[in-house]
Amino acid sequence: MPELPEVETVVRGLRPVLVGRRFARVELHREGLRFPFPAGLGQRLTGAAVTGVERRAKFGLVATDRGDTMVFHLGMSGRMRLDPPDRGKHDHAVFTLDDGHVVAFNDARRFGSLDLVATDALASYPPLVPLGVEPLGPDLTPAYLAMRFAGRTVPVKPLLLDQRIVAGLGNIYACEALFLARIDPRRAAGSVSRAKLERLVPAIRATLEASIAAGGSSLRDHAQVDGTLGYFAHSFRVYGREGLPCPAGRGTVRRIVQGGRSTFFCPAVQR
DNA sequence: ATGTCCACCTGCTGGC
DNA sequence: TGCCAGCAGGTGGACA
Repeated sequence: MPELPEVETVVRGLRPVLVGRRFARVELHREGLRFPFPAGLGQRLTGAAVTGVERRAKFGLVATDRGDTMVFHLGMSGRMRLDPPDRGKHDHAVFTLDDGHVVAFNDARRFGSLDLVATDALASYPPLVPLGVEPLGPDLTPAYLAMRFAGRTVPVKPLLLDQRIVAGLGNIYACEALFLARIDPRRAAGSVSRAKLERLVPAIRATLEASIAAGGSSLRDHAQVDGTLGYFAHSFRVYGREGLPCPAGRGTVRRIVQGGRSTFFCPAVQR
């Protein structure tokens, strides 16, 4: 599920539920996910009040009034279930709030993570340090991409997945943005023309913003903090559409594998 | 440094 | 109802 738009949707869904509330109870149903949970996670959170819920790249940040920030990553299959009607098979961490609401971190594949960091040390928290620019922020510019792509021979598509360059893009939206910008995903990153980079930046933004808008609308159904509805509601132009006609009206969508991941594109449109 | 490949884990789908 | 291969939105580590 989770690329930047899905994490943003989760964060926006959690914020009104969590901010101003205290954790009355924290249950951990295993030792960890991708990494072990930090020592004392439950004790350190229990009784703490949430002061803010933010996103950085694909990380969710839940700040408390005790000087700690809970950092979560949803991996490939992570979801936050709000007031789950049942005990989910993969509800690994369950947070009960002082008003009775419950948030369950559910993650079948367990590629997600959950950590607790001193808020004043967040900037030096190792997983956040190497991250590149936020794609929806002011720092993503054609000049920035030109600088980061210079001399790189890797195809541009896998390089867009490198969180040290653009933080938050994932496999779906990298494919979609390259289609919008009419860039061949196989092209060496360093050889992408300035004109194409000028198209790529707005393509990335438009793709992510459209998806956030779709996810955001699913929040009307306020039990949906997992972004699932928005995910399905979003219609992809090339992702997952191998063999189907290109939405630009010429050619057929192809699927190739780059760096072990599927890339979908239209060779007739993307050069 | 850069590029390439693999591992981590469960669930689902489609073919036989 | 079965079995198996292949696929999935991410990332960190090993290796040349």
